[in-house]
Amino acid sequence: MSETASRPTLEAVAARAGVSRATVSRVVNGGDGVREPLVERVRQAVDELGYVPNQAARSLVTKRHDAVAVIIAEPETRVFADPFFALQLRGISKELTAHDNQLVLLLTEGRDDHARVARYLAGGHVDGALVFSLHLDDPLPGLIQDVGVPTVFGGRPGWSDGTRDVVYVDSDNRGGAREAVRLLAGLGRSRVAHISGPLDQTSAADRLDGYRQVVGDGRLLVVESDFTPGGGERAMRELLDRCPDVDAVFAANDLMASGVLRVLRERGRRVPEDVAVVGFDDMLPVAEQSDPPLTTVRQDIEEMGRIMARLLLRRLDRRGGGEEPGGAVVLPTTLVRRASA
Amino acid sequence: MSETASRPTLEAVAARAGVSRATVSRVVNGGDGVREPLVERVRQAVDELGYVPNQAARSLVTKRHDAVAVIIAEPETRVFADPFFALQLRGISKELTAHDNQLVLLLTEGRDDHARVARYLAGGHVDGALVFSLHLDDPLPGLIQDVGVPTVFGGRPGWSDGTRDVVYVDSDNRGGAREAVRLLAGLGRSRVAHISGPLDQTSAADRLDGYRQVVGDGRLLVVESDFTPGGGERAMRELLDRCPDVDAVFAANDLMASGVLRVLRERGRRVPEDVAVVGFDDMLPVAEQSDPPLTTVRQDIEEMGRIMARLLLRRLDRRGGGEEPGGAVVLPTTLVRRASA
DNA sequence: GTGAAAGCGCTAACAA
DNA sequence: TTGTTAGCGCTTTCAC
Repeated sequence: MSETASRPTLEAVAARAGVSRATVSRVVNGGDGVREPLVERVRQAVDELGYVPNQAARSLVTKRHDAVAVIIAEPETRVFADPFFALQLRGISKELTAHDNQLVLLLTEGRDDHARVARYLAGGHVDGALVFSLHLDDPLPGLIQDVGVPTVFGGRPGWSDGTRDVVYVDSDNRGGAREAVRLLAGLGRSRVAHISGPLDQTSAADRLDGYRQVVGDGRLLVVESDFTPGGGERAMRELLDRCPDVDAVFAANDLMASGVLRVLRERGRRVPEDVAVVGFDDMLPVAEQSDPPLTTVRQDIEEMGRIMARLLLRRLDRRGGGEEPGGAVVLPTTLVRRASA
Repeated sequence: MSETASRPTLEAVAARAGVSRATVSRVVNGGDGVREPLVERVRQAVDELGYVPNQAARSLVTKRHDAVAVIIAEPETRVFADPFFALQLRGISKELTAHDNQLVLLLTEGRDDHARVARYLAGGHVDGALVFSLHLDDPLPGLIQDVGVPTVFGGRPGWSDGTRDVVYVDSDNRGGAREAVRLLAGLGRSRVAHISGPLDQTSAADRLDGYRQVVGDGRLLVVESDFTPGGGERAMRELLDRCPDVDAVFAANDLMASGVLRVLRERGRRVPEDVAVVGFDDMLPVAEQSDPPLTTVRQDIEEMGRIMARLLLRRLDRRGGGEEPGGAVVLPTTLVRRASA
């Protein structure tokens, strides 16, 4: 509509306020070192003209963009379709917004997109990146690290074994899993099985780890599955066949737990009387609506997002200031008791 | 890491290739009108130096940003947490990526954010906007329209009654609803009820409309609900109390339909023998996993996103070319037969 | 405390 | 076809 009438520039504001461009610039950027009456005059001119700074011009000289890329590698469709990323994005968005940063979303669909993402980051469009690396063998995190853009990872990257100084935020998957299994053990269950997610994802591997830490070596009972309800069903059937006296199941997420519940009902086993079930995530629509409602390990997804953003912004602020912190933030999980265990 | 060694500029590439900056610029932007050997030399210099154009500098002169804002108004938490937006975002992302455009995500949490969004758009950071307006009385769409940024809406905006020339993409909610209800009628059901979503959302209103078009005026049986499983349960209970001989239910989405199924089971009604149930969305994790699996109306969410982006990009290309198309694209829905009807 | 002037890296007339 | 030149709108020394 008003595309033709191009927007007012600093120049225009300066003219209107009867000052120099430099002064307007100072006022617009906080007003330090400008005398009050002038500040006022400039502010008024800005308002009257509806002046908004041109970010491109500003970036050209400051080399800052006040923008952060969020990169989500999405090998599988379902990963993105679950509420997980939505919540995380929300946390990130809130934090970035509060600090006047923009969120540039980059979704990748596989190797073809890697080059594109690397090029984008190398292009210096953004000041930093928030990256979700789901799989152990994903080359993307490495690529990004190489570009040299300040980065914070969501979830422990598979290769983050102390060597490189990665910064990441993760839930306490091990601790949560331990808590879940301990609850089951405390309930007097003696055959506690675990249905894990794909073990090439660190979250799945870490939960399995937590299970192992509690269950004695001789009593390990594990089926690897895929984080889907259908996968949970298949795993539960296998479990029942392999070990009919199983009396407790810790599923690595709520979706699989819902499949477990279904199979148990179909096989006539009562929950929790015959078999106690615990999930992971506390994904409300699933956990609360299942029958019976699911006892599960809650992780605060939105908070994870918020903290990732906060960490990154802090790094960006410190830029040039030397000290690069590095290291991980691991958020606590909480056990939510419902009817299934 | 390599933050200190600032990236090579056009100048550097020109020097290395022994040509002028203008020539490099031409090559970088497609290479039209530059003789082959020169093109080759420039390309090589670009590669050797790892040159990537500075987008800020480019935008400053072209006034294009190759970036599009996606604005999601999110009054309710659950709206964003369902897979809907994730899928839509994916469609949008794919299309934008294919045309070298960036996706800037703006999540709003209420009135406070409106000003911020308006300012951002007015700031000319992006070439256009994709907006999801969920509620009839949402002031955001109007604000955005006023800013004068080319915009495409996702879902029919509540105020789009022919007057303003809005562009939007929507599913054929009315048609899909009609098809659902016709199926039920064709099955010989005589008391077909409808559980609607919040009627201040056009999708809910349009589905109700479709139901109305098929069911005779005297036989209308409607309960307004909220698109959640719990809401579906409450609505179904009310329906059963109000009209015990109800023999079919068309729920405005799958989530509510899952609640309906639960209540029916609890009340000892068989599905579909006693009561047939049809949902809307074909949200796989819900529709396929419910018991019995849900007959539902499928809408292609990802495709909606893709088309929104395509429409916007087309408008942007045509900019200055005069003709502003305007108008709506309504995508067909398909009935997916499963066991519940 | 304020203004003048020099670019930031690029594109787009215009000349050659 | 290629090069020269003039900005795009802003920040930031550096004088005053």
